[in-house]
Amino acid sequence: MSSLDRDFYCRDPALVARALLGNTLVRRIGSEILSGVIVETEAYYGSEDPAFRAFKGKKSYNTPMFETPDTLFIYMVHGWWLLNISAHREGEVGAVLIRALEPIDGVDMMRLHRGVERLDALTTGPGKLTRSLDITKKLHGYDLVAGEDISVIDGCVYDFDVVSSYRIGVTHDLTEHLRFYVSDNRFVSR
DNA sequence: AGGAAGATCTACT
DNA sequence: GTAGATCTTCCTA
Repeated sequence: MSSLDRDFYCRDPALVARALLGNTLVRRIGSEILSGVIVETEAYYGSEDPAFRAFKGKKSYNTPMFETPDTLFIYMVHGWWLLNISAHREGEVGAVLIRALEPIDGVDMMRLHRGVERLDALTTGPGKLTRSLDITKKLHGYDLVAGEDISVIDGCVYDFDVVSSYRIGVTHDLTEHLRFYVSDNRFVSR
């Protein structure tokens, strides 16, 4: 069990999105540990991707996308924070959106943050999981590899099949399948 | 000050 | 399952 290293994120965003499935996202809040297995992701590209926040070029709010892979890129949509990890080859631009988790540790803490009881309402969507894990703008630009507050731990807990599809909720999608999720997992959104 | 955003919840057919 | 209202901050004017 070790953190994924920087090289892991220095690849094509679609490859990183695919490879992140089955690894564990760990959030540390004081002595509390909240964690979950990543079961759904989406890849976003740079200026060629009309759905991506970097589409209009480098802006004050999206600098992590243009800089070192493995830093966090967090933004607000419709009142919810969405968690992205900067991932791209040297000199390129891209990121992976974490869309759903399967809860492991700290479920009661997640319920507290989220304000609901139902297990399948905690982390089954990109906005829900950030609220359950207390992920906000505070962590924008955070270094995931060196970090203490949040990290991704290597290691698959079980075998699974990967399914790909078009992205969700995007008004202008690209032609490729850029959403990836674990087959038959109840925590995948929708 | 106003608008936009990749989501979510609720209330229906 | 789908439609519509509402969600909250940041960006841009």
